[in-house]
Amino acid sequence: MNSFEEVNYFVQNGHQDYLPHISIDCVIFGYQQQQLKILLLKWKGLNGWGLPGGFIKRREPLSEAAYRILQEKTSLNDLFLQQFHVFGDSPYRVGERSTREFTEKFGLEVQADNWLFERTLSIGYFALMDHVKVNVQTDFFTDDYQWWDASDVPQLLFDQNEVVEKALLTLRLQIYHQPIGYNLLPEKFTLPEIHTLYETILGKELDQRNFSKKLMALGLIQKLNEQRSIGAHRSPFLYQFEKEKYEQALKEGIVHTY
Amino acid sequence: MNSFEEVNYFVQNGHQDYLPHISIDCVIFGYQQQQLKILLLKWKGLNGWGLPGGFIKRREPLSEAAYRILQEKTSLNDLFLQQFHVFGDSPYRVGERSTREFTEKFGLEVQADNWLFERTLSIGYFALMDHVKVNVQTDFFTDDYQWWDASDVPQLLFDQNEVVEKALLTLRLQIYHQPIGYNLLPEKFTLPEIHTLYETILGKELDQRNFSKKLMALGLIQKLNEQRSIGAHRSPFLYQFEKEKYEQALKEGIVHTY
DNA sequence: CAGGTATTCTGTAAATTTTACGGATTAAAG
DNA sequence: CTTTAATCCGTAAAATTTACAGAATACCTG
Repeated sequence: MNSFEEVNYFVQNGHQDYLPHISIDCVIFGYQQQQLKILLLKWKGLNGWGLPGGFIKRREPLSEAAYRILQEKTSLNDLFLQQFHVFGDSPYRVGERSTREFTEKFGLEVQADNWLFERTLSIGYFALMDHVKVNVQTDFFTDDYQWWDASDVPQLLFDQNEVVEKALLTLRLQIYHQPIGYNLLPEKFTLPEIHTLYETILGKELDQRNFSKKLMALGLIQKLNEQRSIGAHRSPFLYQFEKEKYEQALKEGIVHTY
Repeated sequence: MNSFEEVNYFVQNGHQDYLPHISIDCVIFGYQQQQLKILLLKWKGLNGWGLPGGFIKRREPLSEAAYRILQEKTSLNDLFLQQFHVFGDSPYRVGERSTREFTEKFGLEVQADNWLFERTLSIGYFALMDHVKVNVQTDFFTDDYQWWDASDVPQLLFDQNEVVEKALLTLRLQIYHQPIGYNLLPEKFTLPEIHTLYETILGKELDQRNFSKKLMALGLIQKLNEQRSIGAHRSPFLYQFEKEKYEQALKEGIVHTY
């Protein structure tokens, strides 16, 4: 949705195609330079950062909507995506953007009763993805994107900081019950890489020997007969996830401590 | 909401006061005769059972809406209540009730475009309560209620069986991270009682000695200097929760296995 | 009132899991 | 060849979890 006509139609008549009062916000986690990152979009004119998001089509299953929105923003579809919370405790969530400001910034005439300015609950989803595979798409309302350090997210629009906080908490809790990494790491990775990933997500040190022992004992990863060259040091072996075991662990859950 | 006038106003004009397209469904767990129970309401005329639920007022924070709805149905307000999932994968969730049938059963004239018959997502909450404290209120649409065995819930309206399933799963997962029992047991309870409660929720046997050892070690419960008389057998001692420890565990979480 | 019955209650040893910890190996650079 | 910085590997101690049985109690019955 990029042309003025498309956008104008969406603003004026979107409520015919989309459910009003409900939006989807996506917290997209990536992993880069040993840092957990979150993808944010910059609102044109507003000079503020926000989460990628969108609305649900009237005849579209909720989960499909989330996938579609994510696909639109990242051009990715093979990913881990999970609903985690509904936010709607501040009844005037959207009130901050005044209609006048909206008109000035975007050149779109909107009335005070425009559907986009009504109260909107937001369903939070979080996604994990290998950031190098992501091809971020901005749209009419946004003109920039950036991967922000998860522990250093700027002030966001509306109550989205709360959304990010909750996503992080959920991710950290989840890591104790489900394997995580398949969508955040390249297909082949080294022990130090996955080790650092877990340390990063959990925000604490994990004994490297015990960690890999555990991972191997669970049968989640498999050692390959290849090594990566990392310059002036011993070459680490490459590993890959055991797809079947991984899927099984996703479904059935695991109990561990790392 | 019980009089015909009130209800008619709600049906015809409710969208002015409530957010359309979004409802709240409550899975209310109780504990009775060593069984985990779920509170269901019987729809008048429809001869079908469903979850207590309601809509969110336009200016009402989401969490307040959930509490209000629960309060309306059970007359209780001191309880454990938690959002757990949004359901909306079948776009025609409400389509099953035809407007004609609705008119016949309830004597309310509704047009096909009535707000209640539009697609509605449902936010699932689950609550835990001591069933003896509950004073169930039926309303215009429902004329009966019953506590059903959690493992033996009848076919419900719409996709509510899925909602119940997910609530149970969430409860079972949660019990590993949070103390549960405060809202399901009377203030003073015996070891065998709480033991059976946990066995019931988890659906498996727990060694009684190890279980109480663990509970005591966590400092969650406190032995009282009173006993309950249970007839022809040894009188069990009464216990109560350590409120502070319990609250703390609720916030910070616990890691255990029981 | 003595014996029977059904329930509560308590401790310890074995098995398992988690934790702690250091030194040998390797790849390239100097 | 030496140095440097990183990977890799195993074992012993500590902590936790599991398994398990018998004594005590309260009322009922004969």
